[in-house]
Amino acid sequence: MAKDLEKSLKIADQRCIEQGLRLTPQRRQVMGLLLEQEGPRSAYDLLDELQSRHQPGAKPPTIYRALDFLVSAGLAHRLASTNRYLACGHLACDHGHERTLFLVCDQCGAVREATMDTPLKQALNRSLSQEGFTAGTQPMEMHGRCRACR
Amino acid sequence: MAKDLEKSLKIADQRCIEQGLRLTPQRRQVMGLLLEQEGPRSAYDLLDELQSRHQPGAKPPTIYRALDFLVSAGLAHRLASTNRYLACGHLACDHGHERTLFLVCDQCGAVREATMDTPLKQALNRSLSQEGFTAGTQPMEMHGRCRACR
DNA sequence: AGTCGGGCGTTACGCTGTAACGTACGCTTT
DNA sequence: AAAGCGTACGTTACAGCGTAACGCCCGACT
Repeated sequence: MAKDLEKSLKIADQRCIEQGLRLTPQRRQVMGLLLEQEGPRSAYDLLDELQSRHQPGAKPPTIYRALDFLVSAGLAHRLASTNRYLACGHLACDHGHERTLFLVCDQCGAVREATMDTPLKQALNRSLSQEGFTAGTQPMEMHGRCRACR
Repeated sequence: MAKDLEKSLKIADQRCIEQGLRLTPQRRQVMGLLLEQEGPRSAYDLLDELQSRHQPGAKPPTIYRALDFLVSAGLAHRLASTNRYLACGHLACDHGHERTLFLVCDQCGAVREATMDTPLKQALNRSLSQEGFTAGTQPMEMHGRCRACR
């Protein structure tokens, strides 16, 4: 477990270097908190955690800055529909996670980070171009019940 | 314009009667505010509007209760990613708006309520069943740039 | 040495949403 | 008619989410 954590943090270091970004100690701590968690967490949950574990004096802007950085660096995701954050589930793979789809279980809160297959991407792109709409980078989210909770 | 508003409110009345729900004067006023608007509005915007136009003493729970009712009755939608509300764009049509996709322009804020075509629905359903995930009723949202803002 | 920008601390504030309680009113049951 | 019941709504108070704005420090580049 702790091994996986360290390994993931190393990958995060690497990803930042590649992009010319700085994974400062503070940002790394927050990334560590995200990696430890099972599911998505709210910013204030993470703030509490950060305060009790690393930085007693941390204030809201501290956690939001770190999270914004991690999201923009592609190391974490923000679930817009529930105001929650989670580590990217595809840290290791290279395949730039464009067009991922989050499946959010409304019962247990679990989030599955699904990648869209080719036919789905194509059908979606066709619909979008028909509307003249250019998709941004924010992933899509779908709510429902996961396999375990059905 | 005002004609359309009245007509839409009549349809809303009808929809409620069909479902055995009560579109009270207060709820009807809020529905009217939603129908008047160009784009999606925040709950507090609507609260201000409600206060200045109909109910000076209205408080947050007033507007949230009305909005929750309208959403659950299928007369309005909530954009989870931006905390905004808008009247359902398909009030007139019968085709129960399951599987709609909101295209949200990050620049101008406009929202287009697109209906998924059959191939897209199929591709999506296949992906979901593969994951063992059962979709709920909440519509999906996609962010990007609309035709006009490109 | 000067300056420039990024990261961070700190304060203060605004927006979003709800819990919990009480009241009024219409409906059914007795 | 009286009692009981559920829904809508008023009201208070609070919890959670997020950011603007300011200033300091420090490393990099000239």
